[in-house]
Amino acid sequence: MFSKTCKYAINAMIYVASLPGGNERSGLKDISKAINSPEAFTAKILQQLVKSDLLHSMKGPNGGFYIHRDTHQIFLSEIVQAIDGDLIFTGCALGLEKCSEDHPCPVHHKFKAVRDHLTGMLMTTSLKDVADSVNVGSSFLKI
Amino acid sequence: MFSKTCKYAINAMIYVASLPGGNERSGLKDISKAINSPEAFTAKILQQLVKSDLLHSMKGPNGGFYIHRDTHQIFLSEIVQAIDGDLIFTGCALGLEKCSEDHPCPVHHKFKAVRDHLTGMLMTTSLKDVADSVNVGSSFLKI
DNA sequence: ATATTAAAGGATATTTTTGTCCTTTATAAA
DNA sequence: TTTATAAAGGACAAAAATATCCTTTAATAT
Ligand code: FES
Ligand code: FES
Repeated sequence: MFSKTCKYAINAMIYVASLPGGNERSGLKDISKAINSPEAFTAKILQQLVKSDLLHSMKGPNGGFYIHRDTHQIFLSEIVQAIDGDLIFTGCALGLEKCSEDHPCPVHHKFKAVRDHLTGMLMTTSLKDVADSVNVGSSFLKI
Repeated sequence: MFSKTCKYAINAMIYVASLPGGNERSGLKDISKAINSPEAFTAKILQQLVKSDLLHSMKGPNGGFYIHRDTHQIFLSEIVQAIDGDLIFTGCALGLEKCSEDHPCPVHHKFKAVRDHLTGMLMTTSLKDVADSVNVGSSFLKI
């Protein structure tokens, strides 16, 4: 469904969003430990997220990553889009070059419903929603 | 969503199912031309489908691939399962080792709904359904 | 029987994804 | 100002997915 990179990205964003105190920073080591991901690879992903402006960073002692925007207004769809692009939102299930009503693949209509369901879910689920569930202990970021 | 291999597999199965006359055989070349896939790679995929008993084959002149079972009773889910396994039906969206209610990831509940939607769609859409739409010209297998 | 056809199978190549390592740059504390 | 810290960046490595090539096997037609 999502690339492994994208899964790490979502988990990392949720972890940072779940930290107490709005603009607390957390470092690469903390993050990759918290989400159980390879450190060096996670570093690359966090860089991508910073470039996409979903995450911000600070170098030096007490540096780390933090979220600038209100997590209530950051949706999972933005993270997925930043990492995996929008093929998941618009691509053809069977690999046709372009998904369209005019030239649909055999599963287009049924698949579109599912894809739109997924898109809707991602576009309406905020980082705050999911981070809260981690904070109250009703959901988990690893194992 | 599906691996490229799986997309080719679904397309190939649809193409064979769409041939007139129940047990008509069609060869590798026809199939890969019809679905616009690399021939040698498609051969491997067809082999997998034969091993999975979704497709049957005959060597020699006038040989080729054909479907034994009633296409009305073959569902897309079987093809996806045969090629991509069942991670798509049961795997965790965020990569937790195991998707479960007891130890859910932060998107578990919302994702489960989407995943079940997809699963339901695949389990209720038969090869006949989609092959018919190709035959009446209302859907397409390539470009 | 022999030749031809077409799938099966094995080995290998290419590309993409995932992952690591090491150096450089920016920031802050001492 | 020096040192420590932590992210950024570049080069490289490993693994997995995708793709090709060539030989072998089975079936048919001549
Ligand atoms: S054309 Fe295939 S999903 Fe729309
Ligand atoms: S635990 Fe992640 S989808 Fe169920």
